[in-house]
Parts: sequence; C-alpha cells; structure tokens
Amino acid sequence: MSEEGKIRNLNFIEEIVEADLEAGKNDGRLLTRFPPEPNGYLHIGHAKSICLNFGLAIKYGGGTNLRFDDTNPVTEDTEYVDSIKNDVKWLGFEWENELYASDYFDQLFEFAKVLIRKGFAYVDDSSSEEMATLKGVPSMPGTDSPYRSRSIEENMALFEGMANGDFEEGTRVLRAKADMSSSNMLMRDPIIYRIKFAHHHRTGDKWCIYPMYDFAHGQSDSIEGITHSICTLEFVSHRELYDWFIEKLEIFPSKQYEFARLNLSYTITSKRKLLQLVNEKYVSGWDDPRMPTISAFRRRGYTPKAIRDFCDRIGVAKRDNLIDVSLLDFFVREDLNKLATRVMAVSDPVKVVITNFEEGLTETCELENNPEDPESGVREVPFTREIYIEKEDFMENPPKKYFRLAPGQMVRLKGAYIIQCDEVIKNESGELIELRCSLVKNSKSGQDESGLKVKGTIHWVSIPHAIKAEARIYDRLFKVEDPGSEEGDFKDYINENSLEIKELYVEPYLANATTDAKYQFIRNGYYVLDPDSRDGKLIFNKTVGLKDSFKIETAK
RNA sequence: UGGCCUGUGGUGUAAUGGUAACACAGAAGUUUUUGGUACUUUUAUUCAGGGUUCGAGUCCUUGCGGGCCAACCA
Repeated sequence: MSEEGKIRNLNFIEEIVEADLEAGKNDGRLLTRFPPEPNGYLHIGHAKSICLNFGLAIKYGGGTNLRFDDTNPVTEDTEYVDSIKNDVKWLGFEWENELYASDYFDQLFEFAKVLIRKGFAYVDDSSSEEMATLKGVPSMPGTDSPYRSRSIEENMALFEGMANGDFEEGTRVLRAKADMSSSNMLMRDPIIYRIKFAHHHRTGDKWCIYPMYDFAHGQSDSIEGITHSICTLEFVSHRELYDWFIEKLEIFPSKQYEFARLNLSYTITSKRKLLQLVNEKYVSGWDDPRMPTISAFRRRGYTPKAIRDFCDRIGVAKRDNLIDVSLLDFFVREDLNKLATRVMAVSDPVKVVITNFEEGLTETCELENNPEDPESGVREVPFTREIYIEKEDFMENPPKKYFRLAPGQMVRLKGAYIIQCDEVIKNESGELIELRCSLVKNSKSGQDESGLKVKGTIHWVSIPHAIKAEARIYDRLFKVEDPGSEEGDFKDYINENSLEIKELYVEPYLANATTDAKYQFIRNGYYVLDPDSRDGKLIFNKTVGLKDSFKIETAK
C-alpha cells in the first residue's frame, strides 16, 4: 500500500509495540521470540505465531529469537528441532539467535536457589494427589502444604539433593511459595522443578531435575532481553505468575501478551492429536499432504507466500475464531496463478479419433506456459490423429448451455484445432468407447482463418505421446467443521475418503517435472510433483482445484 | 455458579465518541482459445435491556452467550 492516508489499521499488539517504542521503553529496542517445544511438527497455527513474531520485528526494526522450549525431555527430540528450523526458514524468516531453554538450566537452577534463599520456594514431599487436594477448587482458598514452612537451610539441602539424584522420581518437587488462596490456581504454589531421570536431547544425563514451563519460559525471555513475549490466550492466567517470578528474581522485566490462536475449519491443530494421527497411521506421516503441518503444505504445493498472506489477512485479536479453509485456498490459488506452468493432463480419458487427420503424422502446437506471466514463454505440444479428452467434456444429450463436445457440436482443442463430433462409438453394453471427430482445416490456434467462434475450449493429450502418471487427490481430513470441539473422540470424524488415487495421462513436457515446480493442469487444478516419484513413475499431488463456476443443470 | 478473557454480515478482521468498512464465501454479469484469471454489480452486520451524550459498535450498567484456569505438559 502506497498511501499512508489512514495508518491506524494496527492490531492490538502492534498498538502496544508502537506505544512502547514511542515511550522509549527498552531503549527503543524490540525483541520477540518464537518458542516451540520440539515435540512435534509445526502446523498452520504456529505459522500465525511465526508471522506475528517475526513480522513485528521486521516491521519495527527489531529481531526474533528462535528458542526451543525444551524443558520436558521425555517428549522432545532433535528430529523435531530440525523440522522446525527447516519450516521457519521455508516460510521465509530469519532468526536472530538459535537458542534453547536447556541452555539456561544452570542459570535456572541458580534462580531457584535465589527463590529458596529469599523464602519464596520450598521443597514439598507431598504426592501429586495430595497437592491437588490441598490446592482445592477456584471458588475456595486452598490449604497450605505441611511442608510449606520448612527452613531455608532444609529447603536448600533438599533441593540440592534432588539435583544430585538422591530421591526417586515423583517423591519431591520444588514449589514456589506464592499464594494458596489466590483465585488464580496457578498462583497456588506452582511446581517449579520436578525430578525426571530422563535423557535430554541436548544436556544428556547432566540433570535429573527439570524446570516447569512457568519457571523456564519467562526466565528465558528475561535472560535474552525479550521485550514482547507473545503467546496464545491459554496463557493469560500464567501472566500473573510470569510477572511474579520476574519481580521476585529482580530480573529484566519481559512482558507477556496474549492473542487468540488460529482455528481452521475441518482441521485439527493440536500437536497431541496430530501425533496420534501419525502414530496410529491415519496418515502417512507428519508431512502427509492432508495434514495441516507446514511440511505437509510444502509437500502438497502450497507456497510460503500464500501462507504468509493468509496469516496477514486473518488478523490478530483476542476472540476465539474458526477460519474458513476456503480463505487459505484462496491465497494458495492467488499465488499459484502467477507461478504455475499450464500443462494438459487427462484423468478420465475417452479416445477421440480425428478422422481427417493423417495417420502416423505428428504436428506441433505451441502453447503458452503461463498467460499470467509474459516471461514464461511457450512450449511445443504434439498433436496426432488419436487423442484423449476428458470424459466429462462430452455429453450425448447436453443441456442448453453445455459448451463442450456433443454430437454435431464443435469445441476448440486448447492450442490446436476446432473439432466437430461426427460419430459416437459404444460397445455392446452401451458404454462410450470412442468419439470420431473431424477437425476444421484452417482453424489451428495462431493461424485460425475459419471465422468460426466456438464457446468451449477443452484440454487433450496425444495418445502416442501421453505419459501415464499418478494423481493423489486430497479432500479434507475431517467431516465436521470443528472436529476439536465435537463430542467424543475426534477420530470418529475422520473423512475416510480424504485420499483418492487416480491414473493420469499427461503431456510429454511433464517427463522432466521437478518437485519445486508448480503446475496447473488446465481446467482442473494446481499440482506439484511428489517426492515419492521414481524414475518412470510420476506422482502428482493436487494442491488445490481451480474455482469452478460451471454447474450442469442436473435437473436435465 | 471463584477468577480471568471475549461477543461487529455466513467467516474473519477494521472503524480509537461523528456516514459501520475490507477480504473470503454466496449471487448476477462483462471479458476470455482454461466455465481459470481479470473486471463490474449485488445480498448480508454491531448479543439484549437500561443509562450518559447533540451523537454510542465504541463510554457506564445489568443481563445473556462463548472461551480459559484445579497436569510433576507446554
């Protein structure tokens, strides 16, 4: 947008940032962070957060750290770290620093001891059940743990013991001594360290105690000097604790702000549930093109720009939302329309014989690679006596506004001739097996002197030149709009017809298809070569269909 | 029903006391060698009541609806 006329269209976080910058807070510094836990692949919901955090830094001249929130070794893995880095880069963002909460384990351990020394933390020997009971319910104050009044010396000794591996898992925890009567359950002496004899993907077996989220996240933010720590709405009630630790520790005051997470219709964005789909083989993996993960979108042919534009458009606010997937489709089509090479592929073929075209002859037609891109040039497509067209491009008894082929009716073969259907050949059981057509002699594209105007243009491939390929066509993974909030198991709502495999006849140009090229199969949709393709076997993923405003008056 | 967050077309987001707008989706049309693209037109909106004000989507108040919080997950 060139006109700075009305600048006021900011989301609420941008307003906060601008106000802070204007007030000279943090010496005019802006530092955000994207803090994934490496326990799964990034999905479209993360994309929103990535675009927000990195986008803010780009817009206001700050930076963004990529920080892995790896405080729970039992669920985390380097496989996820690698995929996350790859996905963030692919989306087009560069981080300031690659960091890990586990980098701060020593510092966090010291912070915990500071709290103990100040009388703000204690070791509790209660079981988790006992602690839950004492915490009580939000409507009534909780009860102090019997261990709450241990001496600083005893707490220190016990905590060191925990770190030394003197105690069994689950026998003791370190808790903050906050406010057992708070209406915010998180303030009722939250656990800050627990014992876990687990191997950590980065620190190995150095530790057998690990900090909880609330005692790692805010402190990491503070250590890094994060100015705006942006997270989703579920963390609103954590903010009080976030501020409490920073205050008690007297460290750099990062501030937390919360926005509403993205919900997409007909999809699920819960790492736990996505992991289930992977583990229980409902999909082929995290990058199965039906998944809402970044890696799946990439494999399916979505572009980073489409995803970024989508995230820009959906905005940032605080109310719960359920975004229509068709909005994502729109941005995918919008970008692909500019990029995709137009090619011809027939998926449900019917043979057409051009009776007045010489047998054995191959003629060359020139077709535009992309009418939206003048630079894209043309390519040669072979034309012969026998071609395939799409079965649905012929109707024996067409309704009024059917512009395709029908007995006695003419169509343009894209980039080639106008043909007329002379004869319909069927087998004994009455099935259509062949159409015999004649071409209009001087009607070839580019040198058309026929003077004829036909309403319809259809795609085709020369049978002797056609390459057989596989098309993988995807439908939404779930049958209901909001599978996450439906009764019962979300897996009951899985669409069992979300993958359809079709045979395809494609023009010879596609023999050299590559996985990063985008194609439009004319009049059908956008496709991309799948990495499963092998020499001699082309596999195409359907990214998204073309908009189709044609509807047969099925009433007939 | 303890606390916190939140209610604007079908969906999402804007309007920062002064004409409720933008995008998608829907409908209709023009152009077109993709029934694509582009372009044009069009349908449809402030949760409810009360109050403040010349004027309220916006401020106050009372309801009502939705969401979150009682993991040794993040």
